[in-house]
Amino acid sequence: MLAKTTLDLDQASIILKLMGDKTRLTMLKLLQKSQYCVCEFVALFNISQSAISQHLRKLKDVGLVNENRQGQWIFYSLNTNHDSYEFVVRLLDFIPDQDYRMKELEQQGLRITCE
Amino acid sequence: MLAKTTLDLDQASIILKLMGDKTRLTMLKLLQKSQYCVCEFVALFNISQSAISQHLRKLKDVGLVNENRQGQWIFYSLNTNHDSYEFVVRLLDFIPDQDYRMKELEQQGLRITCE
DNA sequence: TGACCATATAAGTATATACTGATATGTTTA
DNA sequence: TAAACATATCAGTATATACTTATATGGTCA
Repeated sequence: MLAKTTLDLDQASIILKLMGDKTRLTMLKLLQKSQYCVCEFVALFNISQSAISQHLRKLKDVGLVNENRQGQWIFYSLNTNHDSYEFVVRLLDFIPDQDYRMKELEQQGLRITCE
Repeated sequence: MLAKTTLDLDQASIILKLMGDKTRLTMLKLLQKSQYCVCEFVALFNISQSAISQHLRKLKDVGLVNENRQGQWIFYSLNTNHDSYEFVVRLLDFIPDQDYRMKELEQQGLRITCE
């Protein structure tokens, strides 16, 4: 699988618009390191479960993330085969890791029941 | 001046949101190669002069572009000193050049009176 | 100065976006 | 099967966004 070195301007603008939202950008940055289930995102952000679900759907609709059901949980992960994957990752590399946020949750015992 | 290797997530999301619009993204891609005056953008895009002006103002408000008056024309250029400059350029490198669009205009004699 | 450019701003509008609460769907487990 | 949990979807709302037209501002040049 060859990495794409250029993207359609139209395609790029779709990706950039998606990433221009703080919640989704944080999600993607987290997903760069590991997969997460919906409930973990729900615990992390101060918005409703419904809102989280809708953000994830937008990411899924353009194919940036994959979903993978494991029992009652659905895990989301970056789709490394996406045409824009290289673009997204290069871009995420500019942003500081956000996993400390999840770690804080864990330490508070708020990491939810997943796993 | 050292290139920034990481950006605040907040700052990144502001830049990404700005770049998530096709018109602005095209403008920035063009500006990567050369400066342009407002009237050239007006000739290029199928939107009003007012709309062009408002897009440029958004780019200017976050400091991504500089303006430089030369007589009755105002030229816009990329601000290479911006904190996010490196980020923006890396990102633009994924997008194919758009100058063919301006060249088409020129060939049609529509390059306006600038210069 | 006044007419004529280039650009910016103001005001209004239609659509997109991010959110909420309520409810539906699907999975697990007693 | 019923209760409990995880997630998605629906419907509604408030705000943001991109655009338009009309007008203001500021520079140039006869």
